[in-house]
Amino acid sequence: METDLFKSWIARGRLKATRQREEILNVFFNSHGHQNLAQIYAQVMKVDPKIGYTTVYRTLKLLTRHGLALQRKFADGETRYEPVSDKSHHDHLICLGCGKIIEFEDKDMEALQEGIAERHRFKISHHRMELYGQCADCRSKKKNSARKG
Amino acid sequence: METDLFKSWIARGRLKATRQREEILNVFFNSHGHQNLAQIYAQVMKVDPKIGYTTVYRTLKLLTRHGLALQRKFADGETRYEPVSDKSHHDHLICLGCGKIIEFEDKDMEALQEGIAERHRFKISHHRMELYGQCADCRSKKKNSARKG
DNA sequence: TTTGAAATTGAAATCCAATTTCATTTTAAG
DNA sequence: CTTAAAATGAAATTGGATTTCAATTTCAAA
Repeated sequence: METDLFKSWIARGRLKATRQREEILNVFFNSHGHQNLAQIYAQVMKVDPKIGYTTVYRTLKLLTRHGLALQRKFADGETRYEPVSDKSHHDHLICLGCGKIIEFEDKDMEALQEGIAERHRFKISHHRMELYGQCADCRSKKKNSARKG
Repeated sequence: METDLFKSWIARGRLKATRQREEILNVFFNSHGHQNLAQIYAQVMKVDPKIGYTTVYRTLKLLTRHGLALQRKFADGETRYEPVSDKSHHDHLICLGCGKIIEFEDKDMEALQEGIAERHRFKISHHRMELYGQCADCRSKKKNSARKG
């Protein structure tokens, strides 16, 4: 699995290697991201029902502190986590119909943001951007039900 | 004060006109926005210490539902409210040093967002964008203390 | 005006995710 | 091995958001 990642994380953080941490890391890095703690915990439970919720919580927090996980809070208020990878620098399109989350990246957007910041004499360290709306699927569904109803 | 606004809100919402609602609305629309419930409540208290926290909470919620207030959640997780006005369509620059919040609007940005959405066959209903960083003041302060230290 | 149903208020209770506590267990350095 | 420090996990706590409910107030109709 993610053995090397696990080892380097433990080493770099001067942490102790535990079965729990390794299992949680494996589950997390093989998940599709944008999951909340309850969802991650549920997946961990399937692998090892002995692992406590608190441990999952603390492990995700550790991973976040060490840059291996990213915490996201969209408008619904839920705290979600995503595994950090090379392509972690992205924003989100979120469907209000089905909850689908699509990631995107746009260089022009970043350039514009820099320009805005400069105009206000700000130095940006990071940003958050989400576009909320309806995906193609949900829009066509809506049309159909409108036709029927 | 905001007597007309109050009356039209009550009328349009088929609500009852109460002293509490009028006072809360006045305080809220004369505040500078981006305040959390505790802050708004504190201000209301100064005008009328008899008004309960729950009533402030419910009134802000009502105002939000009726489009007179906007709820915002930035990365710090706090729920803030701002009075809705003609220029309510804006995004935010947020200083991580002093907490200063600057509003801005950018048409080019919106156009880009539309383009991105179209590419993913999304229909945007609204968005959220915040740029986090250091304002000019905080950056110059940092430089000075670095010089000293 | 008076009346009374419905709406509103506010203190207290509840909810619920996030976080902490603490007794026990595990890790790993010596 | 031994042992101090770290980690675990169940339970308790926290804190903001929300609901409950008895008492009060509003306002339309009599």
